[in-house]
Amino acid sequence: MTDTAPGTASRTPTRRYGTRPTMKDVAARAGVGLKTVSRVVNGEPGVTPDTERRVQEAITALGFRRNDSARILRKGRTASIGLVLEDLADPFYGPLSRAVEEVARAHGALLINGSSAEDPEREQELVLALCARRVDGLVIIPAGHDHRYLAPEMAAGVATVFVDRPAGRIDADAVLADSFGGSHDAVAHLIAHGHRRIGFLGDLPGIHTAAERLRGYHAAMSEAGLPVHDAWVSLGPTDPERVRAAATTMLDAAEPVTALFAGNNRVTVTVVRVLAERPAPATPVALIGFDDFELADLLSPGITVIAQDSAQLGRTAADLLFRRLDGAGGDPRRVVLPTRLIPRGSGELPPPATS
Amino acid sequence: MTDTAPGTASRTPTRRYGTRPTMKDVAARAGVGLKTVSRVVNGEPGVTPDTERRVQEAITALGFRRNDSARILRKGRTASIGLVLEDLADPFYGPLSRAVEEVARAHGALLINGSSAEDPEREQELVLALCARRVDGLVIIPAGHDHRYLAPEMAAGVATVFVDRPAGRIDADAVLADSFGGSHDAVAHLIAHGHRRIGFLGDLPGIHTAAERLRGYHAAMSEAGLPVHDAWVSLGPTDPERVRAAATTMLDAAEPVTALFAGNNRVTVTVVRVLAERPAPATPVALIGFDDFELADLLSPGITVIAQDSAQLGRTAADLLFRRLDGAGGDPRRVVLPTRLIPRGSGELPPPATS
DNA sequence: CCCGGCGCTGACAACGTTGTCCAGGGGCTA
DNA sequence: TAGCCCCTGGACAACGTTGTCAGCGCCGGG
Repeated sequence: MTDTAPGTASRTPTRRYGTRPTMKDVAARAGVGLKTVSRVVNGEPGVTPDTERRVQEAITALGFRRNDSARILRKGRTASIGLVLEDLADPFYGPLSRAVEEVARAHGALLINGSSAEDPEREQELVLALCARRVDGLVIIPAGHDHRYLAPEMAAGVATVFVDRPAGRIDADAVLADSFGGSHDAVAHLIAHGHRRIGFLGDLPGIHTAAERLRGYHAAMSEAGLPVHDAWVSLGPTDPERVRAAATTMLDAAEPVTALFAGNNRVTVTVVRVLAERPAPATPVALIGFDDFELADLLSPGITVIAQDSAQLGRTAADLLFRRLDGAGGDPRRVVLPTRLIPRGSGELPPPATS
Repeated sequence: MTDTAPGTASRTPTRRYGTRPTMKDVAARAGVGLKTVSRVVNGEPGVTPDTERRVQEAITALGFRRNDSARILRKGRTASIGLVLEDLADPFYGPLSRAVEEVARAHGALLINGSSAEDPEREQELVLALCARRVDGLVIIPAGHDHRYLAPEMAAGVATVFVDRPAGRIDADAVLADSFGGSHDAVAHLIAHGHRRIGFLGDLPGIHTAAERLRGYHAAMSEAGLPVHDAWVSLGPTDPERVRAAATTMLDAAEPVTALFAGNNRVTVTVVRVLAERPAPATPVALIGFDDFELADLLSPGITVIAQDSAQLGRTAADLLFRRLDGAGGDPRRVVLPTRLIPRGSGELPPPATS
């Protein structure tokens, strides 16, 4: 091959982003028309084998790759969907993200994603950036509570599905886990094992799932005719420091809680740490956590959890999204997936006999 | 005279589903020129406050959002980078992915990512799809061993940084963890605690890190003048079944290994399970795992690990990528980040006295 | 031998945006 | 008051692709 650089180096003063060969270059080299190259690249019929060969040769020789930006501009569809979640590094979102990706892949779409870091402003910024890219659809784990900014986008045809938490002040599809039911089950489970003073360590009360879990806690307590002391409930950011302090306060109170219900996996892990660090009490503190996590079964005792299948959540949402993109109409739907209590020991510990 | 074009619809109020207003529409409504709208949208100087107000009003009224596809086509830069990794759901890649995203965000770029599922063909497919989108740069955790297909892309100006494993048959930047050193340290640590028969459970030997870790294992054994029995080394897919079988074989041999070195976090977790399920032996088996993982400190005993900071890996790679994008030249660099042995108990268990 | 039809090919416009360049007007200075 | 410059605004081309449509050659049937 004596071929030299693809596309004669242009004399433009400012070095442009990689001067890549275009279909025009390929056409010129193959001695055919522009549209014929397009036909070959897209596998459209109506090209002589001989012509096709010549074009293919030119393509390889020049290292041509179709510019999808131009294609997108022309066709209108981007074959990509956006995923906005809270934190990619959170083990809860990994499988979810992966599931969405799998579904997207099955539909020939790429996935663009970003983390909102639980910041509504950043969520909006991300979502709108994705809309500007003209993603075909959006899967959103919302951080904010007002999604009216999405109305023009949705009206323009951007399919949108909310996951884990519902949209705020706007009607949209949503796929949720049964936070209320799961939380209720957890607390009822603790009560059934004899606990009366149960602490709840939850996420920021503004987060829908946190509120629902709190509601489940109250419902279960109330059904059992148990009072709830203010000091037994602590909502707020789930950074280890705050959770650690809150748990310690509950456990060191004059009438300490005998069981703890942790509102999500981050909280659970911190609580496990706190409990492990405390001098072993006569009666160990019972614990149930919302969200399953790896190795929960290998701790001693194993950690009883309310499991929600985050991959299933993602898969369901993505399926729904692509059904909308395929033209499925109808009112916004709300899908609620069940949770499952997995007893492993920590949730079955009895309260102190003295209680 | 063709009135079929949807963009030039005569009446503004009714807009077809899926048809978005363009700058032209905004210009018409505001009674200004096209370029003036562009100026307002991009915050360029040279627009009277009054004109700007009119344009802004038209923008909000129509729900206009700039079409970045067209912008990209015109400008050549996409302000997005691609990340190809093995599995988003793997806890090792979550923080890495997040770190890359943070750096991208700091540079005003979006992140498009995909999982190769350790399949070279899928990796190539993904990478080329990203190139077709004209991402500015790529961060790749390679699955394959031949990346010559990337040569035209890199020549065309797509910055590329490989992470965790080097590129195959091509010169490119790479950010790696010190697999050899880490592995060597782990095995030497076990030897220092008296072990002579040490098993190594690793990933597919084709994977660079797996090969390096194996090399570290052999080096440490050899330095200590210890022989390595074939049955002590097992490389292959890291699915629980295979790992479980391999570990069991080593532990049940006539002369069983007294310590295990697990080649990555998935293997480690499986080994922990295997050990936990076996009837407690007189002398527990020592264990060191490559990669740290959450809760490793809370198991009994705590799991000694060779920690590599996956977030740091991602951050370093992304930094390097953007430095290249900002014009940093020079030969491809290979950055090797150190690993750290974290003793937690499982790696300090002595071998049986009878040994 | 001629004509219709069909299969292949290419010229051209359009997608929505940005960069270039020019026109017009108002303010300031001489 | 005239001239000049700056400030604002707009017309136009170009980015690389795809859809439309027309032309050209070839073949078979009349």
